[in-house]
Amino acid sequence: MSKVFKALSDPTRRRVLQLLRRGPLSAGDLAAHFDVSKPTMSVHFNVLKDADLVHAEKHGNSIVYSLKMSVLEEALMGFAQTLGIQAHSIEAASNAELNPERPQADNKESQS
Amino acid sequence: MSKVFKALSDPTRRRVLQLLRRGPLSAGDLAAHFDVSKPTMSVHFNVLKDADLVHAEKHGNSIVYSLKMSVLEEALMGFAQTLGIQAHSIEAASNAELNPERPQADNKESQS
DNA sequence: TAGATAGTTAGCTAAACTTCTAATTATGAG
DNA sequence: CTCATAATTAGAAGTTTAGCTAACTATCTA
Repeated sequence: MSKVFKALSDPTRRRVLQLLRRGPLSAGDLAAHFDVSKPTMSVHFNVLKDADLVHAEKHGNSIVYSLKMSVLEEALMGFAQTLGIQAHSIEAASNAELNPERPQADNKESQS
Repeated sequence: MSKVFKALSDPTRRRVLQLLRRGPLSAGDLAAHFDVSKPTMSVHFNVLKDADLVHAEKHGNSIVYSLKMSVLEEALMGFAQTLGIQAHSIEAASNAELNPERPQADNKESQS
């Protein structure tokens, strides 16, 4: 969970997560939205991957990233709860619908 | 808002916010919960103050910190919303009741 | 006034973070 | 096989961060 908040501390990475909200995107497509070099973006992707916030999948020549909404939601809402912010997420099925091929279900709480 | 997430990226600072959840505490009382020097804690308090997450008030010899729940909630829930996590906070009056002398209402969105 | 207590400021170090360019790996197409 | 494309790894520079000790300021108390 510490890794998640560290990952969220950078504006570029938060932006990446928002872009992935609509569905999976390749590293290149994501990078096109930012004014930094591709290697720099690659580092950001690794931070997000290390925090288990995104899933990476090789698709031919490129790498497609997708958001692990459940992990993000758990971290955000979990922390909110420790503060008495009784948030009640109604995240709905919007995500499952937009990412039909990415069930992102096998996530089993595995960070430090 | 970037300052808020930066502030939240450190475990010690997140812990401080949780301790303040129950009500205001002095710098010393807070510092007693951690295994770091007082100057180090002082820096953490400044980061939290700079992010507008806490309010500091001098009370005689000591400085009493209190949580600005509204700011924290707005950042957390605001970001959650940009991700489609339609969270619906029912933070209730618990805070107002525990901190009767700290209305913490005059917060007007003033960070970079 | 003198001493004790609460915090901060100053100055420093070590580690981590962000970013870059250049070089490398891996895949797809001609 | 060779070239182009997508992305990564490697290495380096500059900045930020977290932590410390020592010294200072401010307040309370005897």
